[in-house]
Amino acid sequence: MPNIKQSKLDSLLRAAEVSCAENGARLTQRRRQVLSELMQSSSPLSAYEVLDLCNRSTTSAMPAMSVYRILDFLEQQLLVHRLSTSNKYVSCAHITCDHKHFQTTHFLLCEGCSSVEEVDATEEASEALEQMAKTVGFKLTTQQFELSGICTTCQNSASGGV
Amino acid sequence: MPNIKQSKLDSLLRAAEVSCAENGARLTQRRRQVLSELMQSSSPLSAYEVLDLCNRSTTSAMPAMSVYRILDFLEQQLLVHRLSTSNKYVSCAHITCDHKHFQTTHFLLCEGCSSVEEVDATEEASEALEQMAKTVGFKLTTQQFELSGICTTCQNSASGGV
DNA sequence: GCAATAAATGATATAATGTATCATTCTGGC
DNA sequence: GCCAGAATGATACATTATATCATTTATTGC
Repeated sequence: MPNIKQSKLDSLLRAAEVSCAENGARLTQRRRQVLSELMQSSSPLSAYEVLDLCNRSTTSAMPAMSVYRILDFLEQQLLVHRLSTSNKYVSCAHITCDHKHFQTTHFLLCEGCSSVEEVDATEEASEALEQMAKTVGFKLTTQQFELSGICTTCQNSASGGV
Repeated sequence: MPNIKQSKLDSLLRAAEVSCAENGARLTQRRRQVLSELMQSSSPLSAYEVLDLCNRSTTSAMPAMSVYRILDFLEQQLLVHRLSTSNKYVSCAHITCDHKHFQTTHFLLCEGCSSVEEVDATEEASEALEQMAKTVGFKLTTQQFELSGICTTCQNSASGGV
């Protein structure tokens, strides 16, 4: 299930902590716990899935409300993203790099294995979408797209799943 | 509230009926009622909003389950579309024309007045998105996008609303 | 027309997702 | 230590959605 090494996880969490500090925010124990579960998951998790995972790994039960609050916080800190097509959450792919979320972000969701790839919009894509909207007078504000498809791995395995 | 004329509504419903018949399906009274409410709404409606409207205009109360079933049916018939970012439904903009849903459809959602514009993907947009996905090995299957923005009307009114 | 069958709807229960609100605990600055 | 504000706990409830079985309505074959 955990698809990343402990050392990688540690370094991600440290980076997240620094990132919060820079914004004058704190990565508390609970927030760290929620973020950690998302980082260790190979696919997006619902709020209640996160809750279950958290409550499995600790003694003191966390209420659902806290998970939603913490997810909101982490989203504001750009440490996690909410996928509105599935009501699930993923940890940001750019926590350890100096990446800034200037451009529109695209999430490529694999229908085979549920994995997610987070990529920046290309100039061409942004341009083309903007132009398309313009033909009916719309001025776009969208910062995030969710596209379904099949990832390389699943394309190469006939079964189509993991 | 009703943003279309009765004559227009009638013609839409007749076209929907024909469309169903061509697929060997029936546009029953209940289905007609649900579709009619969506056609008369200037913005997307949740399943329960549809339910309330239906139960306001008739004596016999419809259960929520029926609304969901009927919305599923209408979606299969391509008479309504479900917006997954908001869990709401809109009637298809192409019921009376010979439009086929060959290409990807984009829904432009106005943040000011909640209106929706349904447009076909341009070649350029489809191409650009496909290309973007390809750089990380994804093969796209998405048939629908939901983009937020500001419509012409709202851009021109300082208040930004209706 | 009428029974047999299939399609559609009703009724009820419950799951999954998300928010409101107030109480309590924790943290940092003084 | 005390205070103010931040964070979390606890509880209730709203919204969205599905499962399941019963009943009604339509269609088909005779």
